Parts: sequence; C-alpha cells; structure tokens
Amino acid sequence: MTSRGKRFGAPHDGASRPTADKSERGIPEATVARLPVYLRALVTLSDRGIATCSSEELATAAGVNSAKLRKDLSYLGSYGTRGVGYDVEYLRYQIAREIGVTQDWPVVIVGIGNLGHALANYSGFSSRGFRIAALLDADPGRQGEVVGDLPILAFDRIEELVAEHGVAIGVIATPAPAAQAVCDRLVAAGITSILNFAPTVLAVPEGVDVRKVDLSIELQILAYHEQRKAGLLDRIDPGLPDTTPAMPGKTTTAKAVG
Amino acid sequence: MTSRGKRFGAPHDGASRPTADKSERGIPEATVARLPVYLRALVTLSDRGIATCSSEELATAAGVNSAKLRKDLSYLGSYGTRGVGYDVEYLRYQIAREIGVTQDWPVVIVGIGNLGHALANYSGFSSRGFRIAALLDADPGRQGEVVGDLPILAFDRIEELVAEHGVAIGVIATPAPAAQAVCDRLVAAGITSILNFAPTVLAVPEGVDVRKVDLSIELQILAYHEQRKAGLLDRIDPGLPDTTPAMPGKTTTAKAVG
DNA sequence: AAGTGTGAAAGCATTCACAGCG
DNA sequence: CGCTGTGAATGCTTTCACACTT
Repeated sequence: MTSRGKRFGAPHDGASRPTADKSERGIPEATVARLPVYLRALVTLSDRGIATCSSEELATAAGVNSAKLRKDLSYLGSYGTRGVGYDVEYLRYQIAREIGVTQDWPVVIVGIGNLGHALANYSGFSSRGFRIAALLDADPGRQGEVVGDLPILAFDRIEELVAEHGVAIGVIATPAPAAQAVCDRLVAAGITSILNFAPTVLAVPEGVDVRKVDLSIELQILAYHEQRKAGLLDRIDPGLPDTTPAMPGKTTTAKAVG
Repeated sequence: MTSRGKRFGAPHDGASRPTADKSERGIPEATVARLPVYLRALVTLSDRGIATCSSEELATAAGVNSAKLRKDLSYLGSYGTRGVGYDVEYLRYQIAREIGVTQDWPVVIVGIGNLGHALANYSGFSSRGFRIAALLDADPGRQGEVVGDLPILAFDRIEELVAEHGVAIGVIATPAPAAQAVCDRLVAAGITSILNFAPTVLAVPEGVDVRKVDLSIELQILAYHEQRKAGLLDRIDPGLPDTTPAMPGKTTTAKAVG
C-alpha cells in the first residue's frame, strides 16, 4: 500500500507508484509486500540450519504458492540454481539488500501510551533492520520515564533528532485526534515514511509514504467473513434472529456501530 | 486477504475466497477491506453533526477516490440519492450491518505481554463491534492479574470460554514460537477467525480465516521505498556508500538482517 | 531428473466516462 | 443541474505450463 504520489494512503491497497521506468527496477508493489515474508521464512530456515531449499519449501514456509514465489523472486534477479533450488544465506542476503535492511534504519516512536510501550519493548527491531532512535511524547508527565533502555523525550525535540540521527521513518502511536498534527510535524521535520497506528486517515504531501495498522479494521474484516459463515449455517438451520433489526428508513437515528 | 479455503494466510493478498455464486452477495475482497474505513469515516462525519455527504466528501474522509468509493458502495446496494449524496446515518447503518458489527462480537486475547496489555486496554473495541470476552495466558505467573477490568485466565480454559460465550474470533499476541500451538488449540476449541500479531505464518484448516499484523513487515516495506527515494538522490548527488558491501558469492555467511 | 525462470492466459481491481435519476 | 450507479476500458496480480539449465 504505500501511497507515494497520492495525498492519502489507502488501506492495504497495492497502489502502484509512478514507476520511473518499467525496466529500471520495477518491482510490483504486491511483490514488495511479500519480500519481508520471504526474508523471515529464510531466517527461520537458516536458524534451523537448512542451507538450501526449493521454491516449494520456501513458499510453504512463507505461506504462498511456489509459482508466486518464483515470479516474485524473478523480479530481483536469478538467484536460484535450476534443478537445485536456492541457497538460503545467499537469497536471504539478496532480499535483505533489496529491501534495504542490511543496515539498521533509525526510527522514532511518537506517543508512548500502552501501545507505544509495547512497541518500545519489542525486541525484534534490531534483528530486522531497525533501531529505535528515540521515544517521544508530548505529555510532560511521561517525559523522562525510561522504557526499554530509552528515555521518553519531549516531542518538541523531533527536528533536532531527525537532523542528528538521520531519521527517515516515524511511528505514530498517539490517540487518533493527535495523529494528524503529529504527522504534519514529522513531515516538516523531514520524515518521509510513516507507520500509523492511530485509527485515522493521514493526509501527507507527495513523496511521503504512509502505511497503517488498524486493529479494528482487521477485526471488522474478520467479522464480515465470520458473519458469512454463520449465515451459511443459518440457511441450513434457520430460526435465528436474522438481518435488519432496527434502522427502518433513511434519516433515522438507530445506533449503528462504528 | 483472509485466507478462507486456503491452508496458509498470505500477507495483504486480496485472495478471493471460493465464491459460492457471483450474483449471491459477491463483494470483492478489496472492497470488504475498505468497508471498515468508510464506516469509520462516516462515524467521524456523524460526530461532526454532518447529516449528508457526497461520494467526493466521503471519499476524501476515507482517503480514497470517489470512483472507487461509489463502485464499492454499489456492491452493497443503492443507498445514495442521485443529485444529492448519501445520508450519513443511514449509510453508516447499512455498512455496519453488511460488515456484521451492529451487535458486538466476543473476542478472546491470548498472550498478555506488552502487546496483550495494550490490546486489553484499547478502548475502541466496544464502539466498533467487539467485546473482550476473556484475556488468556499460559504463564501462571500472569494469571489472576487484572488488566483493563478483566482478570487474566489460564489458557486451558479456552474451550470452556468459547462454549460459554460463543467466541468466534481469537487474537494471538504471544511470542512467535508459541503462536502455532495456540492457534491449533483455538481452532480445536471452535474459533474460526484469528488475528495474529505474532511474526509467524500460521497454518490453519480450511474454513478458518487468519489475518496478520506485523510491525516488522510494515517497516520493511517502508524501508524499501525509503531506500528507493534515497537512491534517487544518490544519482543526483553521488559519493555516498552504495550497494553491495559484503556478501560476495553464494554459500558465504555474511550477516544479512532478517 | 529436478526445479528454476518466464512468456502467455486468466482473474481481479481500479479508473473512466457517462447514462440516468432525483 | 448535480451526483449516483455502472458498463467498458485499462492496468495489475496471480496462475499456468513448459522451455531451459544444471
């Protein structure tokens, strides 16, 4: 999804970016979104001491089918050996390089509430190409507290931190009402990639990428399918309370959830 | 993305499910994934006291373009008025009903570590169609602790809880190594929708939907694009350390990140 | 043999552009 | 007149199937 070149980042849409040239490094967005999954699968295989794997094995470990995997890898180059498969370490390195995580990216986390704490304590950052450069919060009551080795700093210091550490990626873990203002300030400070945990659509200028993680949205998508499964049962075994209870015509004010 | 009918849930893939019949409620998966976003936008408009909106306005609030919004809504029915727009409350109700969140779904959260705590304290559940039925953890040291009104219970009680509360949706917030075993037990207990926060691919039987939320994957996707932006600058202003530092030929053991 | 890499085909999703309705 | 709803066109993604390499 990444919304470079668009004012709003849509959710999970594999919107293609304005490709400079199809031949020149044109990796499809859908493929880019899977490369991290392949990378993790390779790390798992590597940890198990497996030196070589077929597209079938790697695909299984990554939860995709092998045709898709091979097509995806083909955009990176020819890193396999016909008749044999892939060298786990070699492919792992190539994908890490393609993604750009052979070195660590410094990241700032803004909003150190419940979620921010959890993120700050997450141990997987360093092994996956990231390093927390700073924890920021606008609430003076939280500043100074140490969370997972790092002190919470005043949000005001964002410009300084971006300049000093070369931070390009920011994580927003604030309440929804604060998110847009925080986002604007991050962008003004020079941050060009944002991971948004606040349940809000962020508006950003062209050239800034936004991805979002939204618990409620994920649950609601599950609920939709769950309802459908239940509905199938209902048709076999009817007699349960069914559709359209309240909310008669338009303009009524029935309590719809949101 | 939901992987009903597939053994593995792929990440962010809009994999279509085995449609029973195209005419009979065939809402595309990409549309389903956006309905929650529209719902949230409508709630925001509603809170602002706005009674009516055009597709253009709603699309802006939801971060998509109006053609896509109208096409999406057309799968639900004709809930707008030509020349006028949409009644905010009415459309809100219709979308909530379509998603299935006019009543609350009971949800269990498994693994009450840092992230589990954050999820348990998240206040948005009830207003968005969900209710935490129980918090579970396998660690006796955590059991009994009260988090956001609810006590942490032994994971062993899952079957009992599913039966008693009719829980269909489970959230996995355990460490990665525990996730598959927890998942298997949830499925055995009767849960058919899973939201997975553990950085692992889960294998589930047909009929069980899995969605995943993965911080590292999101950050790595951002890193990929960020690297590309930096690369463009490099070509204008060269002289920076560039590609392919270590990792010469295959079989080498350079330290690739994962 | 075994398994990768890849054109070509099929399937989805998005966008266009406008008929049709209030 | 304005704006929705929607076929048709376009573009992307996935799948197929097999030539080709080791």
